[in-house]
Amino acid sequence: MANNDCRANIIAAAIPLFAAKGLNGVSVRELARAAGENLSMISYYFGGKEGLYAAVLTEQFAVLDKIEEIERTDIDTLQKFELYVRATVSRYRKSPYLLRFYTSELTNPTACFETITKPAIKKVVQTLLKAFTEGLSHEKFRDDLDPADTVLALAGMINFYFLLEPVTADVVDHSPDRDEVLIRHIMDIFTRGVLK
Amino acid sequence: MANNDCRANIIAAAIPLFAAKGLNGVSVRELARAAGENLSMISYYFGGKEGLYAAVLTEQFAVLDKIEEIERTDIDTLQKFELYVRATVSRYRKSPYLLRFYTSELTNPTACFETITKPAIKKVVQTLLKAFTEGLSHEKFRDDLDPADTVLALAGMINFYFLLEPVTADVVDHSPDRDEVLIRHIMDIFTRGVLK
DNA sequence: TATCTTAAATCAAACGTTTGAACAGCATCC
DNA sequence: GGATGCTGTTCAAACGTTTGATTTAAGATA
Repeated sequence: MANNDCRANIIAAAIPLFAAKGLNGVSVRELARAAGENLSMISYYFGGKEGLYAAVLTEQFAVLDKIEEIERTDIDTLQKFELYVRATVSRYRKSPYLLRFYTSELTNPTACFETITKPAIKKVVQTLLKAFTEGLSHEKFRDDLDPADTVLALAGMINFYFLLEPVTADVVDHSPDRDEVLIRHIMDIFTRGVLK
Repeated sequence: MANNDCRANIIAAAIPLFAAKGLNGVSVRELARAAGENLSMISYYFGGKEGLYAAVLTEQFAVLDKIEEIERTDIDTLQKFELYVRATVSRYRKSPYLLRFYTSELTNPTACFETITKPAIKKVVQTLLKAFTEGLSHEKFRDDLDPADTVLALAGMINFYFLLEPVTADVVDHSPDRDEVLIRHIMDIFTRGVLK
């Protein structure tokens, strides 16, 4: 019953619920019950269920903005890609629901897709593209590779690993202890693929 | 009028609707209206909305069973992986909603996940794993690579390309004309990564 | 006759949203 | 200082609508 805990409580409770069941899979009553707050607080603070979903999505995707730092960092181009992979893994570890919102919006887009999801993902892709063309101009990378295909391949390797966790959990060890091995593994394949 | 058109009509209309909005995003009334069939037919033929969803999912994932052919084919191990990539692209071209069901079930699993989705995907992963260990025994592949990480990386490259289409459509040409280039590109990176 | 299809009606349950009353804290004013 | 109005917050209750499912009775098909 504390003062403005209410708003934060609702968001905190909504994150795992929306992540697991999607926007249409959760009812406002379920959200309110999980938050331990009154039903009408959702309309009061967020203007309704969709507003709450938008707030959750914005909060989740806020971390993606840090990708810009890669552009400003003065390191070897190839290391920028490693930095991206590392940042991606670390993001998924810190906010374990991010990938769910990410792919859920991609496959079953809501009203938030154009305004929140698409710009957030696009910024990541464009940052990677910029890094690749930089590597090209330094004549470090093969010039017969399509830039977009290449960076999407890298992004696919790391993201798909986490996306398939529900299926591969009993075949692959997904514990954070193995993250370093995974990162080196992916960077190994990628490096051999793009270097001259 | 015609005999079993009704059942087929309902399934055909349900595929794009379920794919776009998910199980909870569509109502039985919307499904019946889109199929041009009576509301009661959904309960009659499928026992309800979830039964229809299960039928749609089963039909969509039926194509994935063809992956087994890769094991029986007597070709070079590396070509088996190319066959997989080709088959994946061709599948997504022929049934453009498959990937949606695929990832929607991964991120927002329904009751069908354990019974339908998980076994279907698992079979693909295990087939790829078998092909990799085969390549290992022939001493064609590097033996310092983790088999699971490697095949997941390949699957990630090709699947993520299609998954991100809604975001990258204005940056990347996703037309089937470019499929051959994409396949060669991914196989190029993969080959350099795994060969001794 | 037996199977299939239709339209309409009905059901309880759940849906998202709104309401009006209550309550706190905090200025303001006589 | 005590009454007053104001603002932001919380609440239980109810709003009207839609949900998925079922049933009915009539018609079509083969």
